Amino acid sequence: MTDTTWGSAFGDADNQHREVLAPATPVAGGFRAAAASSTAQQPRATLADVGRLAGVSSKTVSRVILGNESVATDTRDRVMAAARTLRFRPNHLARNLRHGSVTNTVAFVIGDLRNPFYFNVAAGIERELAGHGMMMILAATDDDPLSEARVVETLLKQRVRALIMVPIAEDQSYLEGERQLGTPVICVDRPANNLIADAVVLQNAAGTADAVRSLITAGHRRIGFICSPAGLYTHQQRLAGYRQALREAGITDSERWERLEEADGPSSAESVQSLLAMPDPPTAIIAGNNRASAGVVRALHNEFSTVAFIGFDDFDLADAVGISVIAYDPAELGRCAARLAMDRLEDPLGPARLVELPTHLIPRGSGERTVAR
Amino acid sequence: MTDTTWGSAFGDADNQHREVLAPATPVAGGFRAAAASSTAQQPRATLADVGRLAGVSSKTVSRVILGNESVATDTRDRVMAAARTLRFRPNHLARNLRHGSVTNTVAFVIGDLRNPFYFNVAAGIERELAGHGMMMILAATDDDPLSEARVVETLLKQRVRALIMVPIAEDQSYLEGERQLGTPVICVDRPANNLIADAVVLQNAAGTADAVRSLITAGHRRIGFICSPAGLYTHQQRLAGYRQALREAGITDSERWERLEEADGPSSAESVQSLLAMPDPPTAIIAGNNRASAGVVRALHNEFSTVAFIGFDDFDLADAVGISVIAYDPAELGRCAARLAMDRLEDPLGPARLVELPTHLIPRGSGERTVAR
DNA sequence: ACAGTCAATGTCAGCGTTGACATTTTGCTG
DNA sequence: CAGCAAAATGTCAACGCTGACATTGACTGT
Repeated sequence: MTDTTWGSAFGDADNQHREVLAPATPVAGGFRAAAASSTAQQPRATLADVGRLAGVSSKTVSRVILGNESVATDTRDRVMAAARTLRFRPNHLARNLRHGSVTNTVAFVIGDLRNPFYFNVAAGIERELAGHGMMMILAATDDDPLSEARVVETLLKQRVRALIMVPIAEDQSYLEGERQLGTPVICVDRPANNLIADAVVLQNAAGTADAVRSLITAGHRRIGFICSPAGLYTHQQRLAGYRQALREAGITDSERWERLEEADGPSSAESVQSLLAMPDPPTAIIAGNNRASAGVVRALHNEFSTVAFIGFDDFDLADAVGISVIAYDPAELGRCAARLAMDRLEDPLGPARLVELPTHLIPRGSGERTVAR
Repeated sequence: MTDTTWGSAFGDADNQHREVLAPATPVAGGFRAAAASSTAQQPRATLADVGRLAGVSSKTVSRVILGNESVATDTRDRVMAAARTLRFRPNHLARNLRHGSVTNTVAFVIGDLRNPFYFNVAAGIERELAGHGMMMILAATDDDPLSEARVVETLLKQRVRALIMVPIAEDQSYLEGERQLGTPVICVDRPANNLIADAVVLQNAAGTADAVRSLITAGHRRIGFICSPAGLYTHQQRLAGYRQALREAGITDSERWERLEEADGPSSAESVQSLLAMPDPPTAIIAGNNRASAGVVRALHNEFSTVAFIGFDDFDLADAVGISVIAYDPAELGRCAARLAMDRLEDPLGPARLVELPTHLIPRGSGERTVAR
């Protein structure tokens, strides 16, 4: 769901929804089925409330709830019954405050929520954290570098236990103080700027170089590289890998084949056109990210069988339509980041770590075409 | 990224990552560049700490931080300077506790995090909440009905302000108490069972019926329906829409064309084979969800141009490969859910609401083929 | 010059919980 | 049955913050 789907398709007047009152569904336990059944809300029960009902002090109730101190069996039963009656639920805010304001939530700050890549990373983080009894709070900066610090600030006020982020601002030095206060800061996909922090990134250069080498092995010498937007750390790394592999093969005039797009520049589809319109057009194309891949696939459409193609980033149904990609496991990126966060909590003073995750060239047809004759 | 991508591709030994110590990056502001620079962590500053440094009481500091009571200008300046010096950050745990334990976090509980559909819903929720100054905490039940209540319980202890969930357990009546305590409960994609709660769902039946009708208009009479897994509320609704539209057209023997798969049954690809192997094979196929779509696309592969196809749920590059779909905006589902939650906070006693979002038939080629002759 | 006004600041309690410590009750030994 | 350890339960304060209320002192008008 790169730029293909929403936004234009559903405008304005088109999008009226239908609203009805919920039908009277059968309700278990004999509650009234009337829609607005509850009368004035009773306040939440506290330890003291439960204690009063059970005829003990709040401290004894606390003991029962925590469950690791000795309480007489019948007292425990009475307390538990009272707690159930009052629907008691311990207040974690109070508990956390008492315990030095440490929560069990970790924040993950993303730029653009619509990018499926980050969501898979988030999924990985969530899974790993769940194994540590932690929860994830997800926040977006909407790709606005200025809002990064603001969003992060809000999260830190909530006393998140750790901060995992995809840095998008030019500078993360504002986090230095927080790091010194013991909050782990982990960067994903790209390292932080002006801040010592743990990070997980991909082997961008190596992955791209692998793909280029495989094309060279298949006989290609004129290999295009399309990337949009250029400039990001990841894309620079990938471009470097591309150049490196070509250089190794003695191809030094590759810059003619590079199409590095800016936000306001030509689209990937246009870049493909311009490549194919060259007097000596490339026989193979590499896309530096999924956005570029989408453009290439769309532009090649008909000529698809004549040009070899490999894209960085996997996507839905890429296997069904036979597109070779440089893939990796985004969820592993997340799991790894979460693990770094947990490690950092254990050892706040250890040296910063940078983890590089491997990529995998997945052959599916489009990248295995030998050079067109 | 349905079932195409991970899991098998990256096993075990394959997945070693490379780890290095972070290189010494330049650090702004003259902090030491040594990796483990900070010495024993100083504790976090409190209002009282700031007050002591500024020579005022903690209350005055509070006033400055909150900013809505009158404080002398020079006092304010002194306090702000002190706060900056001590890196003071207000403790929201304490603040929220003081204010009756209401937080500004809303929980979104999903079954399977890897499903991109839910992530887009989550994105919508996050966006809408951000506009209300709220944050989203994301939790997964891993599609395990038993863990639903446990996960929800954990979230409620954190005093989330509202609960948005995709119900997966058979019964949500355990939330009745919480609802009465004033926590909005909003269901997404399907209504709750045994609980009166607001909900946002799709117009599943109407959307599927539209697609069927468009096929009938194009001359098709034998139309297959594939869905995996069957049984879910959404899928039943879609099946009902399929049957309804056929019935309207006087086609009553449609059950032969239905392939409703169970988790352990035949795959969508196999279902397609079995449909095509019939003596009078369908000339068009409808897939009830994206998983089925992927199977169909994979199975049709070669025969693709001979059979008309429409899938429920859009996916990456569906436009690039020309597949017609019944689409909708998952983010709108999320935004709508978040809005319902906000409304419910304002009016806890109003009647429960059910919102049905429209779907849209997007013609891209595969669904517009007239009947094969 | 003096009561009256008001801005600026302070004191205190309590949100719900749990550690540290104190007290009461129970069970057991000699 | 006194004597004492152990188990069961209670009291209290504090986590960090802010609303209700109190106090201070500068300034007004007469």
